[in-house]
Amino acid sequence: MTIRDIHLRVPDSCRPKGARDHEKSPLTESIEEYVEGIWRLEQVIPTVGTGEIAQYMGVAPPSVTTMLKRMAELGLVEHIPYQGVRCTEKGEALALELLRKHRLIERLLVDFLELPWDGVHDLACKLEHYISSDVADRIAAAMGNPQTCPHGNPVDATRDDLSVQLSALEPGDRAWVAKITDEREEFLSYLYQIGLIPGAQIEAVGRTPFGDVLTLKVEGREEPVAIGREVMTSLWVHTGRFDRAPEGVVQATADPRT
Amino acid sequence: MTIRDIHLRVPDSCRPKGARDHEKSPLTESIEEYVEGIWRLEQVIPTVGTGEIAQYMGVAPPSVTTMLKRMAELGLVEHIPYQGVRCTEKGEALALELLRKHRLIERLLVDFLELPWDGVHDLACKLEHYISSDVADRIAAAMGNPQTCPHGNPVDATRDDLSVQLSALEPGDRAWVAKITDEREEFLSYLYQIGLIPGAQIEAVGRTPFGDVLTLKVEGREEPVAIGREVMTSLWVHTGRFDRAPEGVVQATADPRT
DNA sequence: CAGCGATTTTAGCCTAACCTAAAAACTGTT
DNA sequence: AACAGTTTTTAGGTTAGGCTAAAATCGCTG
Ligand SMILES: [Mn+2]
Ligand SMILES: [Mn+2]
Ligand SMILES: [Mn+2]
Ligand SMILES: [Mn+2]
Repeated sequence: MTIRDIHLRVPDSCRPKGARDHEKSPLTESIEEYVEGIWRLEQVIPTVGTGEIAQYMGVAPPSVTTMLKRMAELGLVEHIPYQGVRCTEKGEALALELLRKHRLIERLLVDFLELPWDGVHDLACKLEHYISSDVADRIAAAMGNPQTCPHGNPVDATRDDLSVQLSALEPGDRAWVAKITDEREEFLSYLYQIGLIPGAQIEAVGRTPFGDVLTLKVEGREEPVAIGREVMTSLWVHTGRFDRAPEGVVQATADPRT
Repeated sequence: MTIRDIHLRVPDSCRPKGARDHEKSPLTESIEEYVEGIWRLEQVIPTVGTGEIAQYMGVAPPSVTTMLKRMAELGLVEHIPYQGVRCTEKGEALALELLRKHRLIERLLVDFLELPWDGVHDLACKLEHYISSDVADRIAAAMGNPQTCPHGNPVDATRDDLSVQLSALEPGDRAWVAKITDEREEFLSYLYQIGLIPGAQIEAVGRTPFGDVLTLKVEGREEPVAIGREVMTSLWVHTGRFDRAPEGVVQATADPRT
């Protein structure tokens, strides 16, 4: 009875990085995070450059340049030096799959494990790199095929979405909260506190001259709240002025945790 | 409306390793895996040396030496060069917490997400490093505070356990499967196939002269199965000869997934 | 108690990521 | 068209965690 008979060994998938013989997947967590970030940036700015990526990733610009080279070699992005970068089809597919995993994980964490609505984004951002698509499918099935994350963002990021930014509202408009695109914990905490969660019914009651402050009534709350630019651009709503609720939209509930 | 207003940024906890300014937790996945491995080895062999760890981790011995130095500095192990290594209290506490997370995650994966019983070990081994103790607590609560992983190993590894190796059985003994300590996928697949899962009732019916092959009847199966040394040492059972079932033991079910 | 095989450590190297400082390239203005 | 400011890239360095080859130590046997 020697140690060999015990078959006590770490799984290959958990052997330390750098072990020469098990480099099956060349896609590291870092690379995935870059691809996801680049794709997200593409959705909001016309051309994505080294600088924006550096800011997004919280690293110095030279680190981005190096990484872009690696990613271009892997066929995830096209990079024209000094010009900018764009996801290839392959890169986009990876980004979309990561987004899907991220949002499904958030559902599991909030709805099943009852972790706080405003605190799951960071954990999901980590775990999204370590589950297979099959596991994501199982989460989707177990949670009843949710269409959005707990903050309203779509599991399938290619789906059209007719929501508009809160800043589009005029006094008198009624709408309901569709999604929140800034998922920083402190930001979400604040929104939770004032009741601005997906599904909440709101009514714009007033607006300052240059549109910098919007006053809202939130369903079930007495006091109207004053909304600044920051919330106005990160919070998206559905309003009868433009459309009917698209299918799959989160229905109004007092608490998204239930 | 510049990019700064979007607040699109990767969470600090997901920034790439190596970014100079966010080294809060010096405990890497690698270090955790080593600590866990060393503790596990301590349970089955008298003294743990560089060689055993190298085998367990699937790396070369010099890599272990380097790592042991780092771990000793962190106060996780005591290392006497050329002699061997032992977990400190701090190291043991970390190992036990990792084991707890691992086994709770397996429960979630098998019982809630319905992933295959024999395929979750590797994934749990990865995820165990990325969830906090609070999240582990939430999993425990959501799953009804399970006492063991789906393979029968205790969530609280300090708990005494009166099970014995299958090799202790004599012809005529009846027992039930308590736990399986070798969690390699192929090994578990085989056991699942022949019905040797935690809770299964068995009866030893015969034994070859030197004890190398044990013949068993498994509840609900017609054909007896022949068991070799490998299974005999990795499969532990409870038998009326020694004790009553300790509290918290998995009760017999036909399928541990249900 | 000397010698030899096995184990462990040291020495020196590699890769993925990061960093800072300096050079190069782009862009908009005179 | 030249220059200045900004952005990006190159150059050179660090760290964690691997690796191989060589040196050191251990433990056993003659
Ligand atoms: Mn992520
Ligand atoms: Mn979300
Ligand atoms: Mn692990
Ligand atoms: Mn298990």
